[in-house]
Amino acid sequence: MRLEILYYMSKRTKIKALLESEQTHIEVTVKGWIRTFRNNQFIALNDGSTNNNIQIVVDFENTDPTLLKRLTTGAAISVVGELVASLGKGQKVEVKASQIEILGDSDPEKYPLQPKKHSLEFLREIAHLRFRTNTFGAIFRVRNTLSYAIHTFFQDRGFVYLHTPIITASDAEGAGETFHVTNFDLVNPPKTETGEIDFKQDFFGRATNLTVSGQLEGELGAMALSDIYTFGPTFRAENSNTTRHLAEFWMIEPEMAFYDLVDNMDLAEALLKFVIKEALAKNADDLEFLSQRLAEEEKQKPQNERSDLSLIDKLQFCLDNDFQRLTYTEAIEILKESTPNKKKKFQYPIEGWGTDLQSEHERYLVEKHFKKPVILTDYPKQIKAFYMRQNDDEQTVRAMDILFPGIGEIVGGSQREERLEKLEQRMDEMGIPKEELWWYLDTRRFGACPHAGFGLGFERLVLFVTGMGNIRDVIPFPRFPKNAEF
RNA sequence: UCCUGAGUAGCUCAGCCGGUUAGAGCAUCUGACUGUUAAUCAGAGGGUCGCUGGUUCGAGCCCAGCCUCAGGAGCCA
Repeated sequence: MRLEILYYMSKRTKIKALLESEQTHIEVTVKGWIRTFRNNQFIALNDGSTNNNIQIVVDFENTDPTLLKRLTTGAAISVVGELVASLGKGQKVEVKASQIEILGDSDPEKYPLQPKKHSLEFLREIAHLRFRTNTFGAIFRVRNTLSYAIHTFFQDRGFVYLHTPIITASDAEGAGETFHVTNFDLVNPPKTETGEIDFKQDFFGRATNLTVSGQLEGELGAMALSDIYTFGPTFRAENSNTTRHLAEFWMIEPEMAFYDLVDNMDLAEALLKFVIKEALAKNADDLEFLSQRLAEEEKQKPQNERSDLSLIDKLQFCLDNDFQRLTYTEAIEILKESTPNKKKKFQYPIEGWGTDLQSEHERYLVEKHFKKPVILTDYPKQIKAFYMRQNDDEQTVRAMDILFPGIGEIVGGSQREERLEKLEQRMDEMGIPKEELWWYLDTRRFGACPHAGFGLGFERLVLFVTGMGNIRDVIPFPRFPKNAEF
């Protein structure tokens, strides 16, 4: 990157470019927010372009004292000065300021972010300012890389990015509680003669809600475009209070015609590896910082709970190893024979075939037994959704869940049931109203073909790559029960 | 929603068996120092002890209800 060009285009040079500059003794303009002002002489300035700060050297003896007093943590400033090799240790280059302008003051008595350690809980309460910390700066730059990498991955493979609706009328997908969308006066909504709320008079002429999944619409697209993916917000009104659930989250849902379950797994594994690789390549500084942050945090934990791999090693390990693939039935066998099960260490002992695995079981498989990402397939049909393709054993369906260490389920997908009779039979059994999904069933009536897809929880991916522990810290403004501030 | 724990200065926390004027570190302010890396040294200011009610001569501490937060579970991505 040539600094002159950047300077011309934006009237300032971003700190990332300055720190990478091979040239010195050039005049530069740099703008950003003060992190600390040390020794009445050294400003650590950050503009979010990188995790690293640039050091601004102030000639305090020849600077107006009232200006010096306004160089406080959090203030926005513009600096003109010479980029020089640093005289001190700790940085290669620094800017010898010739002109400093305060763009925005920051009252140090009131500004909540002071140069000290703050807890993640506190920062969550000031989510509007937490971008200005090293940790959150790194997280959101990594999030950006992952987001872009997902598009790159699919675009390179000829997938069509399809915008499925945010507002939907079907409440039939069984993916969880929905948020209602209405124009009614909630105090006095129109009623029918029988006293029920009359949705015929509502904006859409029927009851509507925010989407819980774009999959069904995604399948419609795939039945003509071959390969599509969605990447958009998803809403679940579950009263979930955990480190892995949000009421508003982003999900990637590819849907591929002529794919079977193995193709589906191959694609999901390739996608995860690609985006992790991109993050390692493009956010080395950020991940190094997050890796150290995690190491510090792990020091607080008892020895046996600590991870033996650093964050970066963990990500690299993911790239270097194939995910372990096995069926639900095989997993049950392993769990049955496992030490914690025999020693009755599981809160929910493995009793037999047919029930869903508990978190502790998934963790055992991923973190203790295989020690790598695991793909479980062919679950019992009674614990999975109606649209999954039924196996010949009449007991299981072509489902696959990808389980990651520390996160649990990061991907859930399946080969879809393309046979009309089988699908209708399953919908009847599960009480899914066929009339409402007439358009979905039409794809099985006209040119049905084998196809498959999955849903990847974007925040869970960001959680894994950044090594953070709470999903509320990897989305800018988390929505969860009792919280929609900002 | 359930289980467990927590809520005391701007932040992180201590506060004994219920007893006089509620403490520390960091941050902030003032002064000193001036090539510092979360600078350092000295000093100062800063409190509705989550809210409501109760027990008691007396409550930060005990009891009840509520609110909020964290961790775990369920629901799932």
